Amino acid sequence: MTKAPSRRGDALSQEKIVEAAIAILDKDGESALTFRTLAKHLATGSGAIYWHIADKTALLAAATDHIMARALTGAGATDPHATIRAMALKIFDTINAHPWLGAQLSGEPWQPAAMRIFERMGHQLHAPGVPEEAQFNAASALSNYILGLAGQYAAAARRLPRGTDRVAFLDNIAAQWMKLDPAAYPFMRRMAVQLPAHDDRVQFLAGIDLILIGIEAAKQT
Amino acid sequence: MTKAPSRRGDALSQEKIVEAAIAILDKDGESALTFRTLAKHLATGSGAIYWHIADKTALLAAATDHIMARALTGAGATDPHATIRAMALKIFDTINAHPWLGAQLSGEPWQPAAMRIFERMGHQLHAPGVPEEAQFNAASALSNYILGLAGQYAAAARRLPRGTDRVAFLDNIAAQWMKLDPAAYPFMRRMAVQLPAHDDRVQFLAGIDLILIGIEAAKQT
DNA sequence: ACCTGAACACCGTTCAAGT
DNA sequence: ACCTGAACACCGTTCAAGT
Repeated sequence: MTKAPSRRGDALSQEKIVEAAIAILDKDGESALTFRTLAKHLATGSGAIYWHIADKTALLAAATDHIMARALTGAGATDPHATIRAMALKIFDTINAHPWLGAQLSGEPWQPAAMRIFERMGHQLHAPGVPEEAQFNAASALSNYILGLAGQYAAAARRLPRGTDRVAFLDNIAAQWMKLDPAAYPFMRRMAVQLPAHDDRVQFLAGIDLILIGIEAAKQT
Repeated sequence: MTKAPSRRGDALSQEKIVEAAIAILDKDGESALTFRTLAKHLATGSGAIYWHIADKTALLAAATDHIMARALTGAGATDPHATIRAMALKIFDTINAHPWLGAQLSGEPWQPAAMRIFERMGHQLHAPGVPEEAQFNAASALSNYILGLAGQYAAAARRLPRGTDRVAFLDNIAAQWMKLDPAAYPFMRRMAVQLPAHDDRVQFLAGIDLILIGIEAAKQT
């Protein structure tokens, strides 16, 4: 937490390590982030990194938090539901820009980045009439849903070779769905038709809206 | 897909490898599953396993599918929503019994096990009045939510050392939440009071219900 | 206090060699 | 066709040694 001031501007620091890690992750994906390559990028020895950061888990958590903290600042609308929708979309876009974030968020829900999401969602749900338990449940539902999407996205990014055409990619998946056993997978075969034209972002938001509608309806009871 | 019939009952097979893998995963967790330990359990060489299964990813997927296929058979109630709730709880309980499933489901949503969940959810949503797009969105929302929970659970299992008392564990987390900065985390600090007494399973089902209510309400529009 | 880089203890995967 | 197990190419992490 405390930072010793360093004389030389080119000295190693948590900040610099995290930024280099993000650069590698963004460019070549999660599997490319190695203490050896990271050390090379920073022109230092691999052991030096351990003086500034505990281990790889901490490094990934710091990188995730570094980006999510920026993504979640501001973005406040007037009414709570609009704010929740705006935040959800912001998270979606951020994961889209940094696909490796998906695995981090869904796989380590107790790191600060995920906690921030939970807090912000819950904060918007804090209305006079709503019992605490309902708030807890609603915030959990929204977080689970968003973190679930994060996982899906991470998997998609892993699957999608860099630079592949998105439309071709979806066509490909739709074709695979069509090859499924009609008796066992009627629903997915029906949805395969819609898949290539569907918009992930819109569908994601539709899910948020379902939950928000549910929250609203539950209040009336 | 095709299996060559083997003479000797003690011969290696996909089935036997998968079952041994599940035994290791259940007993000692994901990090304990190694081709070396697996080979030792099966009294064979580590290379032999590759004759029956492509790689570790395929092994984990096969193990996940092996358990989820059993978990999802039957379990049909009369009306769709009751069936969805029953399925969701069944999935919850299965992940609870095999925590390593969580990481698999949330991290690899295109493996057969996750597709099965999506299919079954969608199948229940297939009602005359509902447009295809709404069905797609609803099934996605439910799947995302369930897979999101799976990730949370996997993380919890990783965090919870084997044999730790559950109540003490939740107390511990609540205490950590209370240590958060009151200005930045008011919601989580408020929820910390509820955390030790709260029931994961009930809360999970409450989220499913929010989505189901949302789906129902959206139909009326 | 901070950095170096060889060394350690692992991995998943391959493959020549066996039966 | 199936199995063996040494070997390969990696990892994250540690630590004596430097400055």
